[in-house]
Amino acid sequence: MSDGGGSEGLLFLTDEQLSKGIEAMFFAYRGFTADPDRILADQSYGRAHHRAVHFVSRSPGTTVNNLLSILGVTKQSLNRVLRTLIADGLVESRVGTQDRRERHLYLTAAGSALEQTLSDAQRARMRAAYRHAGPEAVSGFRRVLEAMMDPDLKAHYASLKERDA
Amino acid sequence: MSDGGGSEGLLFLTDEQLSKGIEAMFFAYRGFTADPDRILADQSYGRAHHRAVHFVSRSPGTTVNNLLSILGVTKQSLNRVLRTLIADGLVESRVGTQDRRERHLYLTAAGSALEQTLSDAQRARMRAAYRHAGPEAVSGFRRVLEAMMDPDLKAHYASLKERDA
DNA sequence: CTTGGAATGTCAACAAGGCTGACATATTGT
DNA sequence: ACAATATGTCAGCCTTGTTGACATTCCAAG
Repeated sequence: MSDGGGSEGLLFLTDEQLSKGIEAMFFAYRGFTADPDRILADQSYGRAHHRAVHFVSRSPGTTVNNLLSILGVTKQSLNRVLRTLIADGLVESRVGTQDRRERHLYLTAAGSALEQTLSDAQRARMRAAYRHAGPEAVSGFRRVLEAMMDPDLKAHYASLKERDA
Repeated sequence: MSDGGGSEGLLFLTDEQLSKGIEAMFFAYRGFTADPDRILADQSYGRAHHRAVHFVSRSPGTTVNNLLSILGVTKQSLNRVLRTLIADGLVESRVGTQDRRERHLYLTAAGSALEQTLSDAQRARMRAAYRHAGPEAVSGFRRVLEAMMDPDLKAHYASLKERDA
């Protein structure tokens, strides 16, 4: 009762507090995806396309297999998405030079433009939330999220570049 | 570049930092849903059933309309889920006393048991993440998530009871 | 050089869980 | 009486996930 969300000493975590955390994740994730979803609703793309474009943008030249393990879907699922993106000229698939079985994925100019549009919207919300919550909240936010990840996914997360960290 | 994730003064938010935040949400949400998903994989239920059961558990006696606006799905979608839950004896639907058009939803003993199983798994992960990140991180986590919600959803979030806050 | 395994692509079929539109029913309030 | 509300239901569609099977291409080991 007393030190509910307090900040000193040990954590006394009631089920209520944990439930609120669970619900915070649920409602926040809705907001998190709302803007890109709205943008993509017009076009013939969905959230799966957004994810693919996002991670190709973040790791240009990544292989299909790497993308598969990041996204955690089957190759058939990813392939359906990639096929349309490649057909529409948003993603380019280049045969590997060392290992020519591999395909390396890159965004085209048009792909980058779409990614930019989606990221701008999503980053704007993230920026507003960060500003509203303050710098210390941001670092806490990141630490809790990182502790919530499965270890293998956390490795993928950690390997994404963060130029100024 | 210099004060990347620092904690004093104004926030200088680079696109890189914001992208890391976006990816943190993505990977963390996967971890967040992983345990309940695993439990439900055996049964003929999915994440949609989990959500319904969760919010009925948190607000016993809630109406269908209220649940609809919390979950943000169509009544057809929710009804498909509720129908199976009621048929399987996990949820009980009672006609309203004041307004007999309304249906008030309650978990049965079996429903509570399932909810408990799912919540225990999800809370265990949340608890571990909280413990790992520390008390100050927890309050920052909550504040950023709350700032990320759409206003109408935040209202629903805020109205959920938190007995010790 | 042949062959096994790895990486990729593709086809088919299916399921969960969203959606829209249309319509039925009961109930309430004007 | 009538309009609006709350709910349920049917039919059909879309996205995005799944499994299973199979073809192709290529690397690497024997």
